Amino acid sequence: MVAFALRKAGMDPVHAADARIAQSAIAERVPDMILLDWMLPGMSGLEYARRLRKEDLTREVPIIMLTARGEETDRVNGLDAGVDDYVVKPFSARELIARIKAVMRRTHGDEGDGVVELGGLRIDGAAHRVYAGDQTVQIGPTEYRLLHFFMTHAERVYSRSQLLDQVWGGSVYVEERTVDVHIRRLRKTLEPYKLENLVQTVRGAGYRFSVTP
Amino acid sequence: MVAFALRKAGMDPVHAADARIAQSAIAERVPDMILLDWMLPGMSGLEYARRLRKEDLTREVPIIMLTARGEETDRVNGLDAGVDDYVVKPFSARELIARIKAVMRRTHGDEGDGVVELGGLRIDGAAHRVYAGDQTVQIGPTEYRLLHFFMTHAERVYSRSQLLDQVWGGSVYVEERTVDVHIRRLRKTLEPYKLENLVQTVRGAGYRFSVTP
DNA sequence: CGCCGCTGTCACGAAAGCGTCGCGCCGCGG
DNA sequence: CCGCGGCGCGACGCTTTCGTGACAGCGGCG
Repeated sequence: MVAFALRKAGMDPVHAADARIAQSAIAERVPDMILLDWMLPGMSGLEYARRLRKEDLTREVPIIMLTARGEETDRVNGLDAGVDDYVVKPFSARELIARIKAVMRRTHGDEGDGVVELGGLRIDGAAHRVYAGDQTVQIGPTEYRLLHFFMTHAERVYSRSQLLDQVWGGSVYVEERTVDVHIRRLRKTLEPYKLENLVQTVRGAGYRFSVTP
Repeated sequence: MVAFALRKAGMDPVHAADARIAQSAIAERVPDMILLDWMLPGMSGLEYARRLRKEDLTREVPIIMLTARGEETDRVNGLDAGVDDYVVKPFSARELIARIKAVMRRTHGDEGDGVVELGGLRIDGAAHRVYAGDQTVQIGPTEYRLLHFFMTHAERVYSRSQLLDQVWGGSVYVEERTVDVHIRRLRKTLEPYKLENLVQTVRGAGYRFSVTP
């Protein structure tokens, strides 16, 4: 019924009966967003959401969960798991579509593929790899995302809040100072290549990636 | 109860019992965001949200609505009215605060961007950077704001109290003479570039940023 | 089950700004 | 020429902000 409504709204839904089927469908083509029922055969929808957030392929894909009444109290857990929004059953087709559009609007930013080169640093989005000159840089997942965001948005200050929104995702709640730590870790990984001053702190404002010191 | 929770989270809530009281409170000081109950005495919260969206003063202020269960079906109307998010009662303080922060992060984006160039000085709001010719100028946060204000309001005298209002913000009380000190500091940072006479003293009136000495 | 990489949070210390004070100079009116 | 208010400026505590090491939790993997 939901699929029918979405199709009527000009979307192209793919239906999966359980997590396993969903996985193979995603492997075939990564969707623009995922509509996930709270209750799944075999595992909880929340658990599956966490798994989707962990895998590189689906990390950026927004998730809307369908919950029945009385399950809302667990919502915080869902927000922690990186779920972008909720729709509570029973819902109208109109409401669902409005929510989907809102989430798409919010998250449909930039692509992770492509190659960016800047300041002696090269990042290959498709290969998920970073090069300093001709040697590859060993880097963790979060630092990678942070660096990638910085390199695609260079010469511009971002507050800790904005970085949390852009790099961590809009619906995960961590301390702002956590950004500092990852900045530090990013600088540390760039240090062997003498590139740590690409990441600059702007006192009272946030951080900036810039070629000029 | 909500106000208490917010205050504990370091926020500064102002409570209003109905739309009329809210209006006068807003007239006094425009809030950073508005938490709006679905049901209001006299008019629906939704209706009031629409009104807030229509007035210039509150158009940019994000709104979060508090709804009870069973009202979710009308949610679509809320999204249409320009409401930024919903919190469904009952909610935990943590959830509410998380939502507020998320909305603030999302909407509190742009301000003071753009590039201004004047008198051999260039200020890049996005990068939060100041250039004198082609070299970058090292500058502190307050001096930056002061300079930014001056460059966007050049050739005009501002009294100390006006500068305090515009640069420091209307809700902090500091000595007027403090302005002198920051003017001095601003001049000092411009001195190496021989640009210190852009900031001029108007005896008995205040200060002025001007290209002509 | 233990090891390991990664993450988020905390606590501590250093550094940078910030606001205030006080002194002295300067311009202006008497 | 003198007095006085206005302003420049160096100095000094105090607060805020940031860097950084440490640590516990959590999965993943052997």
